[in-house]
Amino acid sequence: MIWCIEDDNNIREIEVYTLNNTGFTAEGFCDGKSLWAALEKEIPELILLDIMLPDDDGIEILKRLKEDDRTCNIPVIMATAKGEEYDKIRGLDLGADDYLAKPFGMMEMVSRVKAVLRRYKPDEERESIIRFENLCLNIKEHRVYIEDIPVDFTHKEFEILRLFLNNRGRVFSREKLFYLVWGEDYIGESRTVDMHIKTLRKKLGKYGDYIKTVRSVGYRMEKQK
Amino acid sequence: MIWCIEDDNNIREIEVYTLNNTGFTAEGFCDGKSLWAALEKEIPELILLDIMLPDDDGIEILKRLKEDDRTCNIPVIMATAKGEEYDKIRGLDLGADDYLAKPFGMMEMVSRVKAVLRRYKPDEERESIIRFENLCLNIKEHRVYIEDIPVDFTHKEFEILRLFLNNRGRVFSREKLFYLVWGEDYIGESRTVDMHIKTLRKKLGKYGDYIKTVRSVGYRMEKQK
DNA sequence: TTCTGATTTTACACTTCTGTAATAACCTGT
DNA sequence: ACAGGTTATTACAGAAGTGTAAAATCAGAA
Repeated sequence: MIWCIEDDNNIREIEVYTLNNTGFTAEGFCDGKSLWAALEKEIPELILLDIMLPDDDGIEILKRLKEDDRTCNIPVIMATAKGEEYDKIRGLDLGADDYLAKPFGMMEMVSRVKAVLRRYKPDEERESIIRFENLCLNIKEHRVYIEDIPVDFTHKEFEILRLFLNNRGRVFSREKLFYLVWGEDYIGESRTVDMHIKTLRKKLGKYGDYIKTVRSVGYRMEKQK
Repeated sequence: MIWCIEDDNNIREIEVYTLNNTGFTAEGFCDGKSLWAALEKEIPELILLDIMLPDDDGIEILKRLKEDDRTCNIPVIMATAKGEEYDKIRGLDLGADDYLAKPFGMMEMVSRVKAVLRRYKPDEERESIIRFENLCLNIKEHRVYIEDIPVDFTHKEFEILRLFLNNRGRVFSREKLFYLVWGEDYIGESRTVDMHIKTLRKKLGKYGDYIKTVRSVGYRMEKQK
């Protein structure tokens, strides 16, 4: 989620529109007040912040963002109104992650956003979360979030789920599944898999229904409903 | 407390006046002599230092400040009299934290002061103290405060806690943890890590409960309750 | 050196997870 | 509806993993 703080309606709308059409989710705010209100509920991934704003100006907003532990890690791109201000603002070094001098093209904006996000989120972190709708398997935390609520999974459950999520739509025979989760040299009953599937389905709640039984073949996790 | 060293009475007074009206506490000194006298008793947060002064000139003062352990960490903003001097002074790189070319507006002065303080404090204070609710790990003091009460931690305990606090929510396998804290490879059967986790949990009191065991994986410190 | 406190190891109790078997429920084609 | 095959569910014993006390060892200060 990317937030654009910009008082000019035209500019803000085109920013939001462009971002929403480039694979991001964006939302616009016209002033500091609405930004602070929204921050109570959600923390965006990145903020695109105009310097000239009606109430707090952008610099004050940036300052406040950087002061609060909850918000100080949100990357910020500052947009300056005039070319002249550019160097001055940069010189101040208020902790913005990048700067855009107006007027800027939308493609430039997008590539700056991408660059900042790339810098911010190390690959390993992005790759360590597997998502499926609102089901998140966080490998670093070794934890599953179901509708944002953390749920503890045992190691085996976790591994089976990981296998399913990494191979959505694919059927796994009990043998194959055993081989992949338990390891090549493990010998056990194929009924054991049924057992784990059962607990997995239970813990997954509504997402449990996505694990389908493929009669006389094995199990599959559906790609979609 | 910000100190302004400036021989011109008008300028000095307006600087002090402005700072006192922008949320700072400021005091003025007209020469090096009075500065050194005052430094005997107090260390300011920041010094705004004019280059042209009657006795010692600003450059000499800056050098002396940087030589003494007691004063070398005070951030200094240099004010240059003439535009031409600006680059020259910067080029010398005597360790000033920022530069102001006269004539400068008071608003510019204030934002430079703020910027320098912000840049300074994070490094020195914010980053040397890791907080988690009312649990503070003070790296400089190598000490932990639990609900503001200092508690002695052994080195290993301290390092494990630091690792956890710097990576909240993340699971560490015993191997990884051992490698990161001990710097050696972990020997499989050893209960050493468990042992330290036990004492850590105990010493942390109620915060000990945030250290969760992730069965067959390792340990994790929860992000929240 | 001796002493002290930190660290590691050991051994075992304890907890939690997992595999299995037995049984119930289910599906599918006749 | 029934038979035959497949899957779901349950309960529990055993395995695996963890917590803890106490003893042994180590390292640095006096």
